[in-house]
Amino acid sequence: MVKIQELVELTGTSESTIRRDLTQLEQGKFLKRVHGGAAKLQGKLQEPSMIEKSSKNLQQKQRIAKFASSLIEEGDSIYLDAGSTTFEMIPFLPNKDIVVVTNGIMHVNSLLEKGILTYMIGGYAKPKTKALIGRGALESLEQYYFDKCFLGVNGIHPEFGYTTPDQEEALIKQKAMKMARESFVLADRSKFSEVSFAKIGNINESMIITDDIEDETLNNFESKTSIKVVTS
Amino acid sequence: MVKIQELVELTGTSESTIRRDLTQLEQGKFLKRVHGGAAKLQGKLQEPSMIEKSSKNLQQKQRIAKFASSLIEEGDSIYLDAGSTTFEMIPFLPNKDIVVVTNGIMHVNSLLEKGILTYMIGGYAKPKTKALIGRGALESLEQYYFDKCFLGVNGIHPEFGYTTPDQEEALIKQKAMKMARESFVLADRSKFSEVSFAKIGNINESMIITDDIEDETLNNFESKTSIKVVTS
DNA sequence: ATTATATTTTGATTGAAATTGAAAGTTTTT
DNA sequence: AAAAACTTTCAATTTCAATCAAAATATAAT
Repeated sequence: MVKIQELVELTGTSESTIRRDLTQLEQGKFLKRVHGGAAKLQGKLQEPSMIEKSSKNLQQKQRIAKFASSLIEEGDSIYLDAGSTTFEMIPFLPNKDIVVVTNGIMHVNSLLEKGILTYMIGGYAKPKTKALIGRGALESLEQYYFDKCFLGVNGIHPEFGYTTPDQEEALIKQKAMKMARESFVLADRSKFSEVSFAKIGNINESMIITDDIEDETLNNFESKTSIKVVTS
Repeated sequence: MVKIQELVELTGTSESTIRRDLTQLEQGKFLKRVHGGAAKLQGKLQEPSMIEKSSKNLQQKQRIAKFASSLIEEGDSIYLDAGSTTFEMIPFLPNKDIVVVTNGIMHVNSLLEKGILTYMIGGYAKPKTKALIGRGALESLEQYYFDKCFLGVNGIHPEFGYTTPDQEEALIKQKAMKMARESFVLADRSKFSEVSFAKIGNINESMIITDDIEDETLNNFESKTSIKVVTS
């Protein structure tokens, strides 16, 4: 990782320029901005690990997660996607008679601890996101139908739809949406107007649950799908 | 576990910062705060029944597990059954080019931490044993062939074969054996001559790995299948 | 080719936000 | 009761994003 001040001294240019260049490089997925400077990416496609994600915007995530959980009704069969935001839903899940299917390795234990009837799909265990993906996962998913499906994504764009860095994971999310009567995408504001590598589906295929969003952005989306903005 | 003072010296930052970072990591469920520092979270995730078993005959289990691991060769595809004895195999797994398929929910994390290529089968997550079972598990299993399969059982009997209390789990173990070229049952002496409810297979369908056994018992089995008695 | 006019890039400045370290007071441990 | 560890609070510092004017560059017109 490099500090911004280092770059200033090294290049002899202003802090502003360094910042601008860094944000540009970040958009091009060449590095990641961190407080005080920038760090190199882990893999080819930028993908925050479970650890990195979990500690970020925790309160917003919990607010979103809490509302999402409130949508669940007695007797529902639920798909819970791997990922940190859906993970936060677990404490808020109703103690009703529900069934949860998940591909999140971190999720299972918490679900069981909460006494919830839980199924996992099979598949390749991806170390970074702790998600089950691949052929096995896809075939497993075909065994279940869901009333509601809760997904995390990396990008939401009015034209390009829902996206995520890993193609394989996109396939899973896609299939989960297909198998569900209703889909909900959980996303904080940072995901809006972003486009990641692999497409999951069109914007109108899911309802979006978010916590706080600019009016301008909201208008862009509202005509295309329904958005629930959670305010506490 | 780490002490806060250690981290202060190690990082050269203030105590306040360390504390803040630790609480953040705790919120993200990555560790547990304890008086004086922080500890790994594994303890809490392990359910009482699992802990109970784990602490019981731990040394024997580790001895058995270590030997079982030594059987694994470069390029092997392995099935690792849920259960405490097979769990102990993980630290001893060779860092070679192997693939592991498991139905043990506790096993996945450890496998990933060790950097092993891991697949899970799907299925119903049984709270008590933290195993994936049921129709989904069975169908998932059919996707894979194994070079070696390592199982835990509850009863080993020369006439009635391998048994376990849960019929569903028996089905899984059965199928895993079918899909493997070679099977290994890991069992301490307490399992011998026991018969549990659900039959997994006949005594000659697997090799038995144990640590210490009475000569009399040994004779009963030796004619029917091969037994490896591990002595350290 | 030269001048005039857009466009882009740059650097400085600003107030807001995040991070830090220290201090004061409380709880827990020994 | 003393010591260590904890939480809470606050002020100082650093970093951040946004804005604006100057500089540099590109484009158009003569």
